[in-house]
Amino acid sequence: MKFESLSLCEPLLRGLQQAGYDEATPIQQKAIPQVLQGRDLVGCAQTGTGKTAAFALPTLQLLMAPVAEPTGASRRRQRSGRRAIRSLILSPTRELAGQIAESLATYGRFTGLRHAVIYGGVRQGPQVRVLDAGIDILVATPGRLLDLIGQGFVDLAAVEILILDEADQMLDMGFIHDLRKIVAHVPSRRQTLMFSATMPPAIRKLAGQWLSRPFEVQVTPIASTPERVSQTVHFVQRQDKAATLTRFLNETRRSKTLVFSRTKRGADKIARCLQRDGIRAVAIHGDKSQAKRDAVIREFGSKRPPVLVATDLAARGLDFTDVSHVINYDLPDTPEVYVHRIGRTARAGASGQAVSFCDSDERRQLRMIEKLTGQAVPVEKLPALADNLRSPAVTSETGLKDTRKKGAAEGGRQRPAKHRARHNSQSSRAGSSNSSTGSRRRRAAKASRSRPKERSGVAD
DNA sequence: AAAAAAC
Repeated sequence: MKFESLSLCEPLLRGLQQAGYDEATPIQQKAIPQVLQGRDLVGCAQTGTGKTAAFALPTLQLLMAPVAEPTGASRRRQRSGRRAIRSLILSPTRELAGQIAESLATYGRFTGLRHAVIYGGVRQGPQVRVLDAGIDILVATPGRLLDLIGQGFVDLAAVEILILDEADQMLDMGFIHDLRKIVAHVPSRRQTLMFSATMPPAIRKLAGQWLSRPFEVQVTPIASTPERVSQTVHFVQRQDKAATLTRFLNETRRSKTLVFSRTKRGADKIARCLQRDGIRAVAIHGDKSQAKRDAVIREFGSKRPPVLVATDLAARGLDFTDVSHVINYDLPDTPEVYVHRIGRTARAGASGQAVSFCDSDERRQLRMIEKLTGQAVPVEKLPALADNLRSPAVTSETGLKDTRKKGAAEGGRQRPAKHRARHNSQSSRAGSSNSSTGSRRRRAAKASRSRPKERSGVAD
């Protein structure tokens, strides 16, 4: 179905056309008419299927529509002589907020509507100036928004449409307190939209209090993964993960590669290991300055992108083009995160590979992932790490070709012997060795860091 | 227990 048949107005169609978009995805086909009718909505669809446009397009259109009878909002706008914020879009990360704002700029180019994006880590002055100039749509992360509300720079009293992107995360424990405070500033008579690829039942139930008679769009079973991601799991001992990663990267034909770490310290460490092994790599996580984060994201989008090692900061929503491999160096503790992580590849119809390292302490996480996605993750052994008596590598069930270069282990870069993998065919069984050096080093590193404590009053 | 998110 084409965008033309969704009764979108001419300026939006022009914006879409100029951006090269023509066909509406299933989530867009189903959500847009409902949003245009003013209904609350919960939209669940697989990663990379255009959820942002599914809320951005109808929101822009609703805000453009001339109002016959002046509403409170438009009266307020007339009286003050400037625009009021009529739609608020909340995002769990700064980078995703920025990306949503970019989409609004693209689709809304010919609408005459204005938007702004606000988040922490950058000077607030420029943000305040844009707010003062008057905007129709505000994209924000919770912390900075509350900060600016508190300082009296943001008035949400005219908000007509509230949108939670990555809604299940916004409603989860880390964000729910801030979210409640924010929603208290938004009129209760409003339209509320929630979008995510995952929506755990408990969270969905919680969401009910902010929704009235919501229309539910479920394009595919909740938490289903894109068919075009071929998934495999490698059983590996924890102490062999770094060597395994280096070898995998050296022996795999790949384009952009994203490696996920469970911790910030781990992300730094993995990036350092890769650099030491001669692989260009950069890390991104919440302890880096925003300037650094921006630079890293830019680099990853460049012609010669380094391997990006990230925390779950980059798990959701970010639309990197041409990611061929997502590697779960650590398995996430919540299975939903797995679905989002591997969704950074195989976007907009492309294909991709997701490779997960699973050590003996991560079997439970793997089981949870398989339960959530309703499919077993095929086990694959890395030939380079197994002894030479082992049978050849299993080809994934999707029939995708094994792209590893044969014999690359011998020809490729080798790390010093002490780092070399000690793997044999037994290594896929649960290992019992538990390295205490790792945790000791971690504690030492923690002690030497002298960062200010978490903000007060939110200790759990 | 960790990550994200304000100064």
